[in-house]
Amino acid sequence: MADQEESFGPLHSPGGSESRELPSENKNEKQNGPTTKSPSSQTTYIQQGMEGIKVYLHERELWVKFHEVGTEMIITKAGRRMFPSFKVKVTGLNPKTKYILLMDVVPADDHRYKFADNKWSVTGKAEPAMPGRLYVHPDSPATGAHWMRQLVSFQKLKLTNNHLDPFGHIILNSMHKYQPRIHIVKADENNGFAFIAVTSYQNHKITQLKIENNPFAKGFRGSDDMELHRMSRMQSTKEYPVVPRNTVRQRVGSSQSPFSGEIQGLSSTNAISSQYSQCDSGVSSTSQDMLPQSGSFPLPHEHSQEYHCIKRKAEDDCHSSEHSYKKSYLESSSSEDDHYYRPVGYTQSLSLAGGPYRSESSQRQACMYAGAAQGAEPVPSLEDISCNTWASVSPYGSCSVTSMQPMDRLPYQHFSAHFTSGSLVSRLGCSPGTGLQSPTASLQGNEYLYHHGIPRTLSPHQYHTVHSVSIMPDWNENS
DNA sequence: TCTCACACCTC
DNA sequence: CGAGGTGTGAG
Repeated sequence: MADQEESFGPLHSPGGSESRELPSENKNEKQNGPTTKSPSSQTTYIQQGMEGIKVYLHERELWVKFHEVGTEMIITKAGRRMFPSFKVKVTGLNPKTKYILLMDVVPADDHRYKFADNKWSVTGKAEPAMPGRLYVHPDSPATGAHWMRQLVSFQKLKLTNNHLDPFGHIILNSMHKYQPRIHIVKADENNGFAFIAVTSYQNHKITQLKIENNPFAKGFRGSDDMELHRMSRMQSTKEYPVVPRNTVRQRVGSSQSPFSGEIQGLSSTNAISSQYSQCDSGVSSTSQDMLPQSGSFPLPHEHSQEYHCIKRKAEDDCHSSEHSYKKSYLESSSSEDDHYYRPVGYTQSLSLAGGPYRSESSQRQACMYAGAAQGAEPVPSLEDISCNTWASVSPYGSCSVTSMQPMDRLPYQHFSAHFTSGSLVSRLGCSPGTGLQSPTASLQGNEYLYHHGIPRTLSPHQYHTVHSVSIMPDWNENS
């Protein structure tokens, strides 16, 4: 590790950053320290504890070497690992705070490429983006001390071209350009709530709480005893309890559109930008870059995202995972719901990151497919990551740290979570028992990531996914 | 282009 | 050894 210091490219630094359009590479170098601060109005701000976070890409030289030629990554139906693998060194985290590290891969542009005459060129428009999936590092959640102790490796992450992939691998389109990003999410113990899905309430106390607090169950308020008895009777008999039914529909139904109602929302987004280094050191921030665009993208797409988590196994450099089991969760939510829950500020804060290139319809479709594929999966479950803060980093170029505040509403749409390893709850959740993760949080986070993490302006495209071997892109535009 | 079987490696 | 990752070449 130490020896590699030089091979690490700083990914991010605290401080706001100015928005930029240049390739991260160029800009990054220029901006190492905190640069401009973003307007507070932008909601961009540095969250407490996130200011000093820095992420360094391991073996940056190797990435550069590939980058100069036009990096390509094979994608197969079964899933293929990336090489170079993504490994980073993280510093500046609060040793005691828990964080979730995850990675996603977003479209670098909306073009389709071809390799001819020994060079890459645009051939047309990109295929609709796949549902965004997130790869949650197997060690998540873990303390800052844990993450900083050694390199954080994402080498187990796999890329696939199977739109119906049931393994939680990141789905990409061949001959399209993508950019990998790493996100650091500060676990928020306050958002860590878990729940047990049921088709009818098992605990009368819960039924009572629902009636007392859910406005749609007002009709059952009143003389409790009577009501309770009635309720319990109905439940036991499997009848269709009016109240429960609604409730059930909402909650349980969540299997499909999960927590739409329950989730908390994203918060106003706050993003911190950090700096990244593209190839060298600098990193630039993205957050701001992204934020500014607020407004540009009205909305969130409905993509489903997945969290993929693999169980860790000690090995290699760092954290890696091995066995695993996965859970997948798919949700589909109606756009109405989305609307309903979407925080006001949400739209504004969203930005592009991959957004621009995705269409809702396509997203949905993807979701559907995913759902089908996942149907086979054993136990779909939803997990969520509760968090307030995100930091996203991409190898080449950009790193951003964003923070989110808990919201009351939920903001989100569908996401699906895939975990290869233990339950997220334990992993992501902060506190078992009562709190765990609610899908909501994760969702939010995801969206957030998607929108903010990125870089459209930022960085250069990192690589092309190709099915077969090949070649080199013209990185000129970027670098 | 993509898929698949397969030899070769690493762990 | 077996499991699993990788690139290759045939189809």
